[in-house]
Amino acid sequence: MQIAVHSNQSDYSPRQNAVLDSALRLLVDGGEKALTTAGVARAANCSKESLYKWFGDRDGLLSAMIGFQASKVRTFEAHAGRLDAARLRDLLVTFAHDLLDVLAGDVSLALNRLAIGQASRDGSKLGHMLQERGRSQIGKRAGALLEAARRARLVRFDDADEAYGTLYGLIVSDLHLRMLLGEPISAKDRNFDRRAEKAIDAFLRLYGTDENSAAS
Amino acid sequence: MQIAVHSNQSDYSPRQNAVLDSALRLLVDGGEKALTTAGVARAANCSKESLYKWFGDRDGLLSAMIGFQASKVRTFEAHAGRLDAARLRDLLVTFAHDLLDVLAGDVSLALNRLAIGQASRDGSKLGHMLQERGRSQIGKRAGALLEAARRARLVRFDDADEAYGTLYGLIVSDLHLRMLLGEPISAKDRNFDRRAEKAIDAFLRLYGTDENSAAS
DNA sequence: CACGAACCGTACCGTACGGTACTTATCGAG
DNA sequence: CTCGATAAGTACCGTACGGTACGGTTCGTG
Repeated sequence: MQIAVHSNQSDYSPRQNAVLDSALRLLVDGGEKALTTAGVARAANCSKESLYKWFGDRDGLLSAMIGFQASKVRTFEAHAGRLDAARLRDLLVTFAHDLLDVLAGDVSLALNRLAIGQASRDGSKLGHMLQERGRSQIGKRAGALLEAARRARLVRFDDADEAYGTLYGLIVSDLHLRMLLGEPISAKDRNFDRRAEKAIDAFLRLYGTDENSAAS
Repeated sequence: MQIAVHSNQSDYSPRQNAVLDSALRLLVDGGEKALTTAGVARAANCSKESLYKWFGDRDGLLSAMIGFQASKVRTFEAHAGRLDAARLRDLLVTFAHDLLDVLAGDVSLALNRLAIGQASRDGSKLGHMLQERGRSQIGKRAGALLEAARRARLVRFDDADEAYGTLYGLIVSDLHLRMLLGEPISAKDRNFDRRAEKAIDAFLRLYGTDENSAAS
């Protein structure tokens, strides 16, 4: 655990990281409109000139913010021991819960809103970054888990991507979109424990090889 | 078919509808940044003063655009005849395909991007409108279908919302989000026929009462 | 024809933002 | 102590946008 993965580490100095932190807070609180260069400079007690020196322009700042946030959300890779049906279920439920926690995080929501808002202008550069550094990372974790489960003959599927897509859909459904749209989420939908278990239950009923793995 | 549902009809004159059409085209082509009042006026050959007289302000224009688009996407309610397993499957597959078509439409994508981008500023007013006039309409159609299927003892579930959530997740997965982010969608993911069938297949395996309904 | 309503085109105003330049202050190296 | 680098703070510039005002034109109505 706590593997020294420097691949997606932030490439900036502590001071610059602090600035990025302020910028993220600003974005979370006020949306993209509040994220002005003057506002960031004021919130971070730095000069606009430094912002431009460090990040080039506003888009550079946005990219740096995404990279910085991605470097903070580290994906745990605790994956030791042999897989049996019960353990697989536990790991999947944990994955589902982690996924929901990440997607529901206010910083994640704010950055996704930002990237979606800019998707039409910048050729979806920010969208690619988010996808590459965010979903794709957590997707690898699920993919590895699913592969291990298949090798252990606990699940059966032909196309790993398709299986992961099903897993994702069962877990998230349209909750992410509704959160992105700012809809108030009901208490029931906020119950990630139950949601994760329900989703994994359904997933194992679809893909599990052993009826025990789907027993409630 | 073609029922005269005036409930979600557009409340504007033909001329104003034409203006809204131009505005939607502008939004689709250039994103929110391109949707300036001057730009809309120029594209629609009308004056800015008329825009403000008709729609109040920029937000009023955005709301009107959403209402206008919702009034165009009419949900077919062809639901006659008795349900059997095969017909239910057909109807569900059709629903899934329609849902994917709607979500993948460029106008829908542009409006969703717009609403998501404004979610932090305006108290998600636009998000609510989209949700109310869009998803909730198509959700009713699916809900009615699922209820009918349950009465016909073709499917079994306790919570209709939960069943619909599962159905939605199986159909859409994260495809909508990826499209919103501007990610290029692979040819495989664009194969809505196959995707719809796979999703309904899985759904019926989860909720169907008869094994025949899940037979491939 | 005369009148008024609706509306187009354009000019205009205030403001806010991205980006740049300049001045001042801190601080480590020689 | 001096020098140079880094960066804060501020003032500034150009532009673009939301919103308003006004002159001119069309068109329906009496």
